[in-house]
Amino acid sequence: MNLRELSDILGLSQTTVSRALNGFPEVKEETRRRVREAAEKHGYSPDTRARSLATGRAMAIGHVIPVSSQHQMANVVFADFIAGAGEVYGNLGYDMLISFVTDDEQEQTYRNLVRKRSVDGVIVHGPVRDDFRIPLLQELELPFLVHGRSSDVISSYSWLDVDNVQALRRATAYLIDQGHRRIALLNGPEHMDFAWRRRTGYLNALHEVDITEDPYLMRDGEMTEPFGYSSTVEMLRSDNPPSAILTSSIVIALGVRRAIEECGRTIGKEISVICFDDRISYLPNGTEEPIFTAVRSSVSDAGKRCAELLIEQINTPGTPAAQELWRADLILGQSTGPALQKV
Amino acid sequence: MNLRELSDILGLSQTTVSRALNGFPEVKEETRRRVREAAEKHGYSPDTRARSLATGRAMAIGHVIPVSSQHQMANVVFADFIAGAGEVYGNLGYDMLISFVTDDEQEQTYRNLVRKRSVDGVIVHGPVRDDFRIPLLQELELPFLVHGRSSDVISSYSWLDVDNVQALRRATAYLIDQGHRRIALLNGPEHMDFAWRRRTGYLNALHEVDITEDPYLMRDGEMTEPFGYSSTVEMLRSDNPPSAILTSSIVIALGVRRAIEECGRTIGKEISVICFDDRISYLPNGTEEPIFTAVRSSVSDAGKRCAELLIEQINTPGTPAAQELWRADLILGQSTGPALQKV
DNA sequence: AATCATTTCCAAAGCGCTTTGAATAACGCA
DNA sequence: TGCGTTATTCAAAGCGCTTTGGAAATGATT
Repeated sequence: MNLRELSDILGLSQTTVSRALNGFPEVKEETRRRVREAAEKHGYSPDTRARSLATGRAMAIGHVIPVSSQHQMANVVFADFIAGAGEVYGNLGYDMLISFVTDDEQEQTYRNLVRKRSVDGVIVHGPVRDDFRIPLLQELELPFLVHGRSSDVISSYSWLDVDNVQALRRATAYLIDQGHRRIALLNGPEHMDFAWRRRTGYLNALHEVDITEDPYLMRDGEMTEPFGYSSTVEMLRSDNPPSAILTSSIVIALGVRRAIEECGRTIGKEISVICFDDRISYLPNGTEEPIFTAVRSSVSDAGKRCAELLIEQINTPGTPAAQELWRADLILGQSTGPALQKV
Repeated sequence: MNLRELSDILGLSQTTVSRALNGFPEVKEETRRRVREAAEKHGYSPDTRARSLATGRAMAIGHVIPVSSQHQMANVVFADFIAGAGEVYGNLGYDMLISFVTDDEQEQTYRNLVRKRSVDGVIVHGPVRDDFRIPLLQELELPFLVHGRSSDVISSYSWLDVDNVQALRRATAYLIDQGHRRIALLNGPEHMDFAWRRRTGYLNALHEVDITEDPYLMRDGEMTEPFGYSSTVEMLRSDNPPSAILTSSIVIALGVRRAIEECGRTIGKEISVICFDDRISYLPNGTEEPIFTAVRSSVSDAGKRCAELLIEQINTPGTPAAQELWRADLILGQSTGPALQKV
């Protein structure tokens, strides 16, 4: 069933039928009702491609996911983020277009998205510190919104980020308040912007109380369980182990826990742990009481909001860049306690 | 830059330019070269929508993800599956269209996909036992491929599945060989087809050696860490605890491990654990030696293969339904050992 | 009844591509 | 030179929609 067939059935022109369905005012209410009913009855919906060819709008948002080191962004948070964004797209009539590409294909992918006019805008995932995608997308004049930020980019662009500096500063300061002095950081890859900021927050807190950081306790890597495990085992076996560990992901924290228990220590007693909790749906941080003390911010909510902001921007060109900085909450769980006195 | 502009520059007709670019034989090689170079130079790619309006092919595959209980399918395996599929789509020039919808919107979403001609086919995720989507898609005549199977559907359709019966039978039999008699199963939701089959495999193995199942030891639920934890705690505290536990996901196994350690038992000694390992990128089952003994099958590979099969089917209509049953390997890790003798 | 403003509807153009059917150019051979 | 082939190229139609500019019908006003 296409528009012509439907208008033939109704004895109306395609113009009128189209306007009726798209809510234009210059069509009689009763006609509109008739048209709507007929469309429903015959199962008519406009062909996406014909429509967007005519309107010039793709009604689709792109997500380009780099799959460089195989598990950089096909990430633990990825699914929840796009589930959040997808909800908004669905409500607003947008499609979600996802491309997984290797690092070297990335630029070409964005250029193609523009040339082929497949999308009206894109969400940029996992920004690194001086991210080439931001100037690229500006040059291409493709509307975009960054989930996160890119430190060294100075031009104005739209982003939504968690205040990672504040979050880690807060978490670290809490541990210091509890008497900890040797605090380790198991971070995500520090060429990523978020990880860099977290490190900064961590260092800020240490320096505020005149603790000099120990490079041995600062590690970054893929955010996997084994990374947390092996790092922790190594540190605990050293001469001067940490009494507390911060992790950039709940997945890392799971590995930390395994290591701690395997080494015969008790989490929350001998060793305190705080993780960054993205509220991943299938890895909830406990049900009632949190397992891990954590700084927490929902990545699914971030996905929703990113989608909203981007679409807003697409619909009202010329608005200033949207920039939102979210605070992460510190929530207390069972994984932290006061530092034991040195014997 | 569009086709007309490009052909104007070249002094050729749109027809010739189009044919040159699309590799038709009736264009001189030298002309083709000229055209290609000009296209490259001026950054021309055909507009996706115009092209697919003309060809009648969307060059896109749909994935409709139900988000019913909020974390049913925005699942732990989801990201890896679509990353695998996405790789194939990219290579073959297809786009990936994802819709997250609530349960009650599902049927309408599929109907709209057809009416609006947005996709050439769909992958069906997370089939339940008597899945309504299969007859629906058959009625709509939209090509589809099911990741998994639907037990009670008898008509022929395309699917790719892991042999879940065999996998759990094998895992259970292994535990029995090790002397275990009280073996628990922490399964996924058993209205899902895969979970049902796993249960069947588990029961088969028990019955083969005349063990009667104990409903107390058979649990199903959301595949989360807390589910594994709370189920295990409860069972271990009972009068007659299991000596081995099977889980349908590595995520559940993480909770099981936490519970076991919290109860002061040792995994692989007092309690053996085997999980189903989907080879999730950010939750690898150890690096060298596997942490958990597991039945293993890569969900990312499954994504790839599903994409290939579906596109094949789209390109050659009238072929018989593709059906592939993959065997899961049993790999030995540190989480299993012989049953301790009863004292 | 005549005039004008509104309301309601429509024909046709255009979005950018592919593809059909036909025209032209190039070539070999009598 | 002239004719039939074959190799190249092209004009135009069509994919299904939106939208411009205008026509017809209706209603209000004199």
